Order: sequence, then C-alpha cells, then structure tokens
Amino acid sequence: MTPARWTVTRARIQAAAAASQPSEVAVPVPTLRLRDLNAQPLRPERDYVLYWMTAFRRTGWNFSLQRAVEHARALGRPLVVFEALRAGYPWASDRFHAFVIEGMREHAARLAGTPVCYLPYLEPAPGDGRGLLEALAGRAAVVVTDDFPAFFLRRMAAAAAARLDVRLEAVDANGLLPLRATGRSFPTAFAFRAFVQKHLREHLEQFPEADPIGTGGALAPASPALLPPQLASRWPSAPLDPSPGALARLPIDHRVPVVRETPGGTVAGAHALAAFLDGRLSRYKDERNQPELDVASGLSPYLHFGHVSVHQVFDALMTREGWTTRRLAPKGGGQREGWWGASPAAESFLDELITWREVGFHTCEYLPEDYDKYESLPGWARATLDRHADDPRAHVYSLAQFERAETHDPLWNAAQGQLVREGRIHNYLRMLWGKKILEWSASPREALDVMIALNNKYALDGRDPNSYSGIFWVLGRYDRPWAPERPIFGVVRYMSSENTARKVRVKEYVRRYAPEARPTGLFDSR
DNA sequence: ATCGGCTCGCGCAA
DNA sequence: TGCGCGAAGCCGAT
Repeated sequence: MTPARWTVTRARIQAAAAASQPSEVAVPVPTLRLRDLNAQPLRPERDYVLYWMTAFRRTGWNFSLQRAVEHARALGRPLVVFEALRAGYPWASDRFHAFVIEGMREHAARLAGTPVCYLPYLEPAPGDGRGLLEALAGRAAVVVTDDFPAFFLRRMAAAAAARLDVRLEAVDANGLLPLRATGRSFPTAFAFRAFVQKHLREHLEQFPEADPIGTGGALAPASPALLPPQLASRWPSAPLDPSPGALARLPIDHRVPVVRETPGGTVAGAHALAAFLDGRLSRYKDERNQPELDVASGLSPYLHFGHVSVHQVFDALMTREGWTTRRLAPKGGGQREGWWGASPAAESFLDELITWREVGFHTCEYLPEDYDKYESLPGWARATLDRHADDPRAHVYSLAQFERAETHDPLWNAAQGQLVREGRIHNYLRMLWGKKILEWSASPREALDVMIALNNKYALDGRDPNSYSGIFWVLGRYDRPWAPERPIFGVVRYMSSENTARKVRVKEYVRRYAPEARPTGLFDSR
C-alpha cells in the first residue's frame, strides 16, 4: 500500500517509524470517534475481542476494525470479526443482499490467511440470528461496532448495548470530519462548507490505516475452539452465495432484482474508484449534470454499504493530484472553489464527496427532530408548504402509480425507470423526480412518504443520510425561498420537465429508460 | 445568451 | 451591523 503522500504529518510519522523500527507504527483511533454505548467494563480475562461489523463493511481504511485491532493487541487477545446480514430487515431484497454478500465472500477470502477469525452470518429466516451477538459477546473482552447515524443501526446497537455485560464501543468512521467535531447540524451546505474549511485540516492528519490488521504488531491467532459451543448449532449460516437460485431460498423481497452492472464488494468498489479517477474525473465539473453523459463517480452504493471508505477515496484522489495539506488556503469562507488548492475537477468532486455527503451525516446526528420526519424541515419551508397543502393538484398519483412509472410525464417515468432498473437516478434528474412527486401528491407529507418508500426500496444507496439529503432538499432543506410564490410549492424551489429538457439533453435518456417492462413487485394500490 | 431581482440566514469583516 | 454568498428555480429586460 502506498503511503499517503499528501499528509504532511502522516509522512512524518512514517519517516520516524522507518528510522527507528523497520515495521510500521499503528496510530491510535482518534478518541473523538469513539463512544461507549453502555457502562459495562472491559473484561480482559475473556477469550477474544469482538468486532461487530454492521455499516463499515471493509477490512481496510476502517477506524472500527482498527479500534478492535488496537484492543486485541493491548489485551493480547485474538480478534473475531462478526459480520451479519439479517433476513428481516426493512427493504431486504435480492438487490441489497447480493451487494452485501459479495463483500462478505471477499472478507472470508481475505481474512482466511490471517490470525483473525471471520464469522459471516447470513440469516436464513427472520429471527434466526437472534441472540448470536449476545452469545459471542459472552466470551468477549470488549465489543466494537460501527456508529452509523441513520436507518435502524443506531436502535439495534442501543438495544444490544443494554443486553451485553461487557463494554460495547461504537466507532465513527463515517466521514473525514468526525460526527462529534461539529456538535450541531447545519441549515445550508454553505454553512457546513465554511465549518469544514475552518476545521478539517486537523482531521486530515488522522487517517485510518489502509491495512489495520497488517500494520503494527502481530495478533494472537484466533481458534474456533474459543467460540461459545452453543453457536455450533447456528453455524454455518445460509451459504454466502449471491446467485439468483440461492437468493430465491431466502425470505426477502425477490421482486427487487439484482443490479448486474453494479456488483457489490470492496474489489468492485476499488475498481469503480480507479475507473472514475482515471477516466471521468476530468469531465466531472462540466458534464456531471448531463443525464446522457455518465460522468458521475458511481461510488455512492459502495460508500453506503461501507465497501469503500471516504478516506480511501480522498487518499486516492489527492495522491493522484500530487496534493499536500500545504495547498489548503488559510480561509475558505464557504466558497465552493479555491480552498482545497486542487484542480477544478477535483474541487468539484470534493464538494460532493465532502460537503454534500457529510452535511447529511451531521443532519442525521444532530437535527432536533428526526431527520426523516416532515417536522425536521426548516420553519420557512414547512410554513409555505403547509399553507399550500390543500391547493388543488392537476395530477395526483398513488404510490403504486409512481412505482410503475405511470405518470403523464415521459421524463419523470424515465427517471423512475432508471431507479427501478439500475438502483440509482442521475443526480440532476433525481431533483426533478422529487419535485414532481411533491407536485403530484395529495400533500407534502404524502410526497415525502412516497419518496422515502421508493428510494429505500430501489436505490442501492437508499437508507443513507445522503439519500435523505436529496429527498429533503426537494422540500426545502439546505435551500432558501424562491419567488415567485406558486401553487403547491409556495416559495420552495420549483422545477419542471420542460425547463429541464431545455437546459440539458434528455431525449436519449428518455428512450433508454422508458419503462416498458414494469416491475412485478408493487406496493399495494390503495 | 446573460443579468438582476425575487428571498433567507449564515460567516465574516467592521 | 452590513455585505456577500448560496445545488440545479423562474421571469422579464437587454
């Protein structure tokens, strides 16, 4: 693994390490990223350190794994990695299962030759995995898990914390900026960008190890004999097989099919990253909003499931840029360009990767109202939408009609067709997709429900803080009022297919994604 | 084609 | 306290 040339401090640490010891040093995980979920003690007399991998599904660039390795070395205990995929989680389908299973297979292969014991668990039926974590934790000196601020993961971790008799530590490997570095949410990307420009520098000096298991001293070897005997009856789980035949045997939603062109896993993720940086990045700034030119990075599914880390993306990008932290401008003032001191293409990508991706994580973490509730919208947006909630609508579609792409608007139907077929919508048309759902639903609250339902069900990067950023932007989050006031929208920003078609080329897009084959699995028409 | 105005709230300079 | 600025808006003037 090449060292990150761009980090001055990191290079210094590595040079010092090379001078004293030929082997590498392990830099500790920043305490700002650590959180105790219960008041239970470390139990050093027990058999192993347990890493419960739930969100950061990767073996490198992972502060959580790195923290577990730290514990294992400090206690002289082996490391057990437990990665589970439940059958009964909301929206579980062939699409998401295939993606995650691909990563689990890689982890099994990658960890096979190491001292680490990897326990993948693919739940055969809802509820079968109940009690597994508790049983494993019964012999653990400490349990480390992932701190992801959305979906059901927080609730699941909190519930586990209450049941365990040993310390459960949650680690935040979500962003370049730790969640606890801000202590608040931000009303606009501009405000968050200004914060990042003021405070990110120090966090750039604390990067996770690309290979935490191989960096630092040797780990004690784990033996299956250490595992609690009552687990034998639960193992192995359903086979780690993402083929249609194997998926068909699992009680998950088979009507949301696998997206073949976006395979899951850390290898596919790294490949997508390299292909983007080597190929499309140079055109990113000017062409990213053109729906017919596929210039986007395509990384969000991998970032969502944790197969790729934002630190890894940043490292790869900035190493290619020949960048160092010395290029950072002293002040940014919230401006979109100029602060990084990188190429214009890199700066425009960094604004997506850092500003827009991470503002959503801090929204999920700190917004006083739940990030997925209508009430979490800014006051001006709620006021204006509520005032127009009863306005007459020219078209009102049900969730099932939206899902089947049965609207009068071919461009909208194409965007929905892309979502169903590819698990994503082009970033520009996604905004239009949402704006029209607002316009064609009986109320803004129903529009919100429709957007969340469709996005969670079909988008590979759904159920992520970023998805909620996109959905809530449609309703005014991170935005400002725009005159003139109009029906349904009030002063929330309006968009139309006609103007979109005027501004960008969509003919070929409409042709490509016209949903001639309807999805077979549908929400009930009600 | 491009520009200002519409509108709110933040960061920053003063 | 005032000024500049902002994810993709529209409209009318030039």
